[in-house]
Amino acid sequence: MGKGRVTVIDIAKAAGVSKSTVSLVLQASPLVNEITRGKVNAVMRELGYVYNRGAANLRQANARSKIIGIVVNDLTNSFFAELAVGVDTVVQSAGFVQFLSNTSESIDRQREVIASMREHGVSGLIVSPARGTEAIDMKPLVAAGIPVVLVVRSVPGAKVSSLVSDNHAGTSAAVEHLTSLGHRRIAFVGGFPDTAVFDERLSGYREAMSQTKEGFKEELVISSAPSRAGGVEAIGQGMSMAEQPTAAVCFNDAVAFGVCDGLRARRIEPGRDFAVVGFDNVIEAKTAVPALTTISVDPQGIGQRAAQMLLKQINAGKPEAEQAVSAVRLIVRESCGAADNNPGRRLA
Amino acid sequence: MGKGRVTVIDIAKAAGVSKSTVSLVLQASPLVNEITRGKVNAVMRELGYVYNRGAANLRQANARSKIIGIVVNDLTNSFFAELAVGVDTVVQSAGFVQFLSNTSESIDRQREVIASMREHGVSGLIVSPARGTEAIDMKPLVAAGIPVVLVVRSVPGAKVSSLVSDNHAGTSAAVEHLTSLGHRRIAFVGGFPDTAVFDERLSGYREAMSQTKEGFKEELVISSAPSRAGGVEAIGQGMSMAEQPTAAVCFNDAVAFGVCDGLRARRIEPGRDFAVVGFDNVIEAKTAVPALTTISVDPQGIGQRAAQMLLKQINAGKPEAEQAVSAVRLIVRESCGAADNNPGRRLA
DNA sequence: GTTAATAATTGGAACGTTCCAATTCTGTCA
DNA sequence: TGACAGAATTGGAACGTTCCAATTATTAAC
Repeated sequence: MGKGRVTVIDIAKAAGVSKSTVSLVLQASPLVNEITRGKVNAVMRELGYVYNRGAANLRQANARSKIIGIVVNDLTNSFFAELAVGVDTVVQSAGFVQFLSNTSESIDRQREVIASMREHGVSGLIVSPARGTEAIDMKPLVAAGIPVVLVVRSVPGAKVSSLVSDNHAGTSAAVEHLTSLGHRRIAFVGGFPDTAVFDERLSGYREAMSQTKEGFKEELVISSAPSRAGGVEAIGQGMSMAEQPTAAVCFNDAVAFGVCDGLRARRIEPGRDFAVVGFDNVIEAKTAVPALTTISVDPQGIGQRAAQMLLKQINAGKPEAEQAVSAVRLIVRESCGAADNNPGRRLA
Repeated sequence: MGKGRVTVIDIAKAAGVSKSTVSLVLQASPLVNEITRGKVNAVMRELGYVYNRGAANLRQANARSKIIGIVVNDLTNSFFAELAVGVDTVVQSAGFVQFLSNTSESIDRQREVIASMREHGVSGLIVSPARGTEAIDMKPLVAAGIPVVLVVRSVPGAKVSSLVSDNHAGTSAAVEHLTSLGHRRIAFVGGFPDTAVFDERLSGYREAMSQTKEGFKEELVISSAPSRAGGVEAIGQGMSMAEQPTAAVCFNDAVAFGVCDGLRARRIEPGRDFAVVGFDNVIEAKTAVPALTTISVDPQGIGQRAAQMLLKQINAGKPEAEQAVSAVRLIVRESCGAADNNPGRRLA
């Protein structure tokens, strides 16, 4: 037992059949007699046989392995951990396993990781690309016919599938909610203008604003780093305008927390004197004070859906790129002033 | 280019050498002439060669693959996400990749996942076992000579390595801190008595208490589900005692939050009228109100260390089981009343 | 009892790599 | 020039599986 692994040939010998028959049993082929199947299975259990997928995989050059790769840009962000769980559930029930790797936003690391996954023969890839990923980075993958689903961030020009959350609808809903509370000067705060996600979120804001009496005003868009510090700085800028905003739709939750900090520094209480809406619904949003009104994006759902898209492509022969959008929803909490007794009235 | 993958033989043909030479280049062997090496590398780049680890792996039956598996019981818990990141950093720089799977505390799922990983030929496994895992579940792995490092939870009787955090020292430090603040009736709250982690945390509490003037009192140990709801229930029980406790060391942070909820429901303000200490330092601990005093366990560090232990075993021929303990530290925040101006005095 | 059809089984080749032993090439020295 | 050492290269066998075509066993039909 100790020396050498037990192979299909050992099983064949012990069960008194040929290796071909054992192979058929392994694949649950209907060609093999029930009683033979039983015997073979018994012997396999007895000898502690473990299937060698590497070898199998080598033979069937056409059909690919039962591995899918998932690479994320920041696993410490619980958003991506949830996403990975979503992927895992569907992928696992399809008999696949997942390779997971973290790039920490490094494009070099991302290249290495993807190369390594190819060497291991993944049949498909789910990628949340590191910042700065270009269409050309995806090129070798599509050339090799490996299905790819991009999540969260899309890469303009890449001929692969993508699944991003409905950023446009999210900020749009935020604006509508704020106007329904009586706000008219609503700022869009935070984020770097050169990313696709920023464009989409801004465009939702712009569209909703242009349907208000006030209309869209360029001056109310204040970009900054997409961080807490960025939020502080941006709101400082906003509140120094002649005609101050009374509400802010923020690029993400981190910015929104920064905005709250900045407001307090000016003796303005977020949720009471000023309405703040975030984006992402990070875990702290619920427990922060005031609890943050934000846009929730269901990372686990995205993971599941991305996995389904990927499996579909793997099963279809030719990978057919497909663009999808995942719904978002507004979570109303305290920071917009709507959750208290006298919603928004005094803010207008 | 489209049809069939490019193999070592294609490279050999194109470079005018034999496949053996190409193989040597692949392994960076010093036997091959510099200029040949250059040519071969150039051709590989040109034809877009990707190494087939499956095939390589098949041939070298002795040396194992460059894959390590990591299975966790709850990836949505950010603790484990951090742990996975820690593993990833060290494993990746050693040229390995990681399979990651989530068991959601299901022992069946865990069995499947481990089987699947074996089929893929992992060279080692890092496992945070699902509740109820027994030594026998690890048996086939040690029989096959596959190194395993158990993390977070140990499995009594399993002949594999383990790395757990120093639960004993953690609760012990918590008790000492509370007594230094003047507390004498300190309860131990939450957790199910049948787990190893519970035993360790309780024993740290017991030891520290028995060194106080009061001594250890069985009545002050109140177990419950290790959840927020469990905490609420347990503290209710605690506060209905004739002689009420003035402080609680909780099984984990979730319980601690529940204890705070339960106290407030009784008009007792945690951090001012009663001291609460958690365990784990989950991400919300910092932002909660009051900010939670707790024991921090550095999940990323545990991941790194576990990976190092595993690699050591993989590189050594024979896997030598080794038990290790990871240090913890007390993070003092507001919930124990020590962080305000008049620490603890009024509580005694 | 022969033939045809169907069910079940089988040996060998192939997948892409590495290893081994053997071979060829280069230069050096007597 | 021949012999020899060392450097560089090479052809085949092997790893554990699957696939194909071929074979054998079983049953049905006349």
